[in-house]
Amino acid sequence: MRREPLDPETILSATEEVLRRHGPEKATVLDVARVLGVSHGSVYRHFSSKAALREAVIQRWLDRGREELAAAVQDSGLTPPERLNGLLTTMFAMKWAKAREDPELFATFRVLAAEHSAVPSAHIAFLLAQISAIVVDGIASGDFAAGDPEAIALAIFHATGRFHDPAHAAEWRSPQVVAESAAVVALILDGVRAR
Amino acid sequence: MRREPLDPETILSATEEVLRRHGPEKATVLDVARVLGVSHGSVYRHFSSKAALREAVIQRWLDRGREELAAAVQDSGLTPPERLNGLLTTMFAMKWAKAREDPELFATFRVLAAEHSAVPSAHIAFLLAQISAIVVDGIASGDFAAGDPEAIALAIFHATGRFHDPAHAAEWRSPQVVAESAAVVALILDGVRAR
DNA sequence: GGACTGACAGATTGCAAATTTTGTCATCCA
DNA sequence: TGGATGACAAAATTTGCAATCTGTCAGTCC
Repeated sequence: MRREPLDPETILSATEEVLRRHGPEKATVLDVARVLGVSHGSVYRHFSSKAALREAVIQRWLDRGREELAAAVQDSGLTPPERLNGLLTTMFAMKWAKAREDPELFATFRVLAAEHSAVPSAHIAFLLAQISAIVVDGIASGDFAAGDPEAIALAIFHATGRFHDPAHAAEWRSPQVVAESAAVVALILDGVRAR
Repeated sequence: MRREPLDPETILSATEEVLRRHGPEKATVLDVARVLGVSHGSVYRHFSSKAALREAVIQRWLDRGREELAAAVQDSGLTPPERLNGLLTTMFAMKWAKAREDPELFATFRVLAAEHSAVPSAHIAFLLAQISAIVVDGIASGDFAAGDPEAIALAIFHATGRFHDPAHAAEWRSPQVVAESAAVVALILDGVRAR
């Protein structure tokens, strides 16, 4: 059926397509094999289980999102408070856009998050590191009050959960969420600021 | 089977018992009628539907919780920041205790919250009013920065969602949740404080 | 006459059999 | 000889029917 040898990237793309079409509940590795024109046994040569395949797809999907975020929030001579505001705001906006525009892959992400898979955990670690870096800069510049940057970043992450935690995705449909997130971010910015 | 006339309170207590024993998924109005020793038709004389019955039970359960909260957080010459800290902390502790010690009724509450029933909404309004009242006092005393008390209370409520929103109940089992909530409350207190 | 009953229709849920899917592996073949 | 295949057992899901439950109401009983 197919000429070139089967490689993991090709399988991931096919799986992404199947997940997007059928969603995490209905997608099967038989569907993936069908799209690729191979037997399902061949898929298992490259991925040890359906769960591993699903995780790899979401891993790649999140990686692309990180690049987007990094591009959107690059250092442009702004102060740490401005950068923190920008990071949080774009982080939320990107999550909301993914949930709206790519609902099935987002639902798959949500399943992994609910199962405490390592993939969403690593993604959270990345986001925490982004926040942490700005907090470090802010403390160094005197814009933020002194304290443990990791702990402060975690508190910021928890306080904004409603706007980035996939468990709250249903609430993101409300038009008020923009104003609500702005209010919480403002509250936090005043909280971290030096006095 | 029973002598005294059937009244709503008796039905509510029986329903509470049934919900506690079987949980929101398995409890039936036939079970309630069985406990009361009446036919299920009699239950429908006092409550128009199973949903109404469930809501009334949770309404009463939440009302008792409010009294507890009011008792625990009464004005004792503390400053507004101290009172806000106390309100939030005991509010979380009470939620966590309910989830732990009364899991089936808490699960029922969670179902109503997920369905956007008016009962949990009213409960949220009550909590917001409690926060709001302290914010008003804090602004008046000069402890908190000026602003719209309602909006500030809402932002505080949203920022602490992880510690009181029933959707996060699973995370309350972690022993870290105490420290995490303290960190977020500290962040918020610094956020509302006048500078 | 007002509170209660129980038969009833329609909706929902539970359950067991049938089907599909997952993951393995002996075998094939280019 | 390395990658692909498809038959297979075990696990998970779907299906379709039976049993249960919800909500109504005509009738019964103090």
